[in-house]
Amino acid sequence: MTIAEDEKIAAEHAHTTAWVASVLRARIAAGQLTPGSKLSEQSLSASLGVSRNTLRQAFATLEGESIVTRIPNRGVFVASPGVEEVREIYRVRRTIEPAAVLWGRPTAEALDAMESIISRAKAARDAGSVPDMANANQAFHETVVGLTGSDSLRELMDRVLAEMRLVFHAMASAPDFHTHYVDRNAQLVQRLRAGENELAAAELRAYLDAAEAELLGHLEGA
Amino acid sequence: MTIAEDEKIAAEHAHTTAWVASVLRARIAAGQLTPGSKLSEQSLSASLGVSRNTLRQAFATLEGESIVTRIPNRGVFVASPGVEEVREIYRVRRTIEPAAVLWGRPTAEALDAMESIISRAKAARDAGSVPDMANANQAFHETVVGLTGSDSLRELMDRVLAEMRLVFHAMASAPDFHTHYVDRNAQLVQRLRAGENELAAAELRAYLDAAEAELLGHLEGA
DNA sequence: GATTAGCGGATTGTTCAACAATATGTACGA
DNA sequence: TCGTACATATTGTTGAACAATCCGCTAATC
Repeated sequence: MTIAEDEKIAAEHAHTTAWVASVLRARIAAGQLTPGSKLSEQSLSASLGVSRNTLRQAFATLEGESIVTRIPNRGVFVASPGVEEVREIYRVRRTIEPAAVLWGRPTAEALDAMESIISRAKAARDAGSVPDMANANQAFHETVVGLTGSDSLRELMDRVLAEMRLVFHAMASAPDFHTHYVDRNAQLVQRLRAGENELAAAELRAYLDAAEAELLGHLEGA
Repeated sequence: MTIAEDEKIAAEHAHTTAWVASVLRARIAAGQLTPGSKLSEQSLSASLGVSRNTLRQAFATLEGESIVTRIPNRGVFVASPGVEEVREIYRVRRTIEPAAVLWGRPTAEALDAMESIISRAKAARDAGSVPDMANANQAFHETVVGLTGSDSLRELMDRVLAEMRLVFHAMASAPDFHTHYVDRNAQLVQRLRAGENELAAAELRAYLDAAEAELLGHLEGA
């Protein structure tokens, strides 16, 4: 009966809880579930064809990823990041991204991967595809953090970037935020290839400052 | 009947799930539940006086904090960090701690707090109290990361330090690991007071390298 | 005698139905 | 119009049940 039924059958016995969490994660990332909207246990468990209990457990997972917010006795809601959350996002990014650039290991593979991502970003920019640019930008900065070699930091960056997507979804008008930054990313790789890590880190910090300011400007303006 | 019954009554209606998670967190931190030991749903739910379902949800929380590991159809176990986990811990620390020192805001309050913590550490060292030294060391490095002003990074550092405690609990013989580092912490604060942030960051990285090497040596030796 | 196959018991994964506790919404009265 | 009391809906928690999976043991085979 339910739309998700078929997908479920395909992934059956692959741990329902994880499956539910991934479905919700995907729907939220796709903007199908908009920030601030309530996730009713009753309707969701019915529409997904799982019990309230397992849905609840999936909620616990997503809450741990701060994709979703639980208000006791009120329910869980899609996280809706505001000004303060954006500031926190950039506090994190301004700390770990320059650190990764400064002290990480820019292996040949990593640099190649970054350049390949930049190519995709440029293609997306020329094609005018905002979502592709957003994806490329996300992949790029994840690769940057990957220079540390740490999975925990990559996961944290993942969460932060997921929250960024929510910020964009929460904005009524989504301007071409990423257009300006494609070239900055390219420059960053150039610096790294030249071994100018300190300069790269400094420029990245300035870059993040500018991005935060621009984003905050859009948020205040709305 | 159960030991935890009384505590539960005191905290009743304060959200059972969170209470269970905090109890388990505390018991693990205290070394009462040793790394690698299995957490049986049946016995635990019985001894804590909660249903298997809520215990399960608490498990989901702790799993998100990577305090506990779940093996499908086998159960959940207290995380038992080994060599690779220690390496990962120090990858994280070597990234965010020097970054906090280099780019964070060493406010007067933060520096005072750090010095107060160092006093406690020295007192503990003179008294020969290893656990107090460990606690002080933990508090110190948490304050360091606090210089970033980011709660997410503080939480990540929290998780990492909790994992460090598990490492110590997993070691058969716990040597006075922290003794050597009290003075290093003090020196770090001096550097910060003098505004020598770059030097402080470099020394901190060397410090962390040495600590990792020493810890790995003890692990391999065992 | 060693190895593998199959069996039984125990534990986890998931569901269902119920009840208590809390929040929301509405009608009523001052 | 404002505040209060009640009715309703939703969440929080429980207990029991069943399927699926894993573990240890016995037994059959080579």
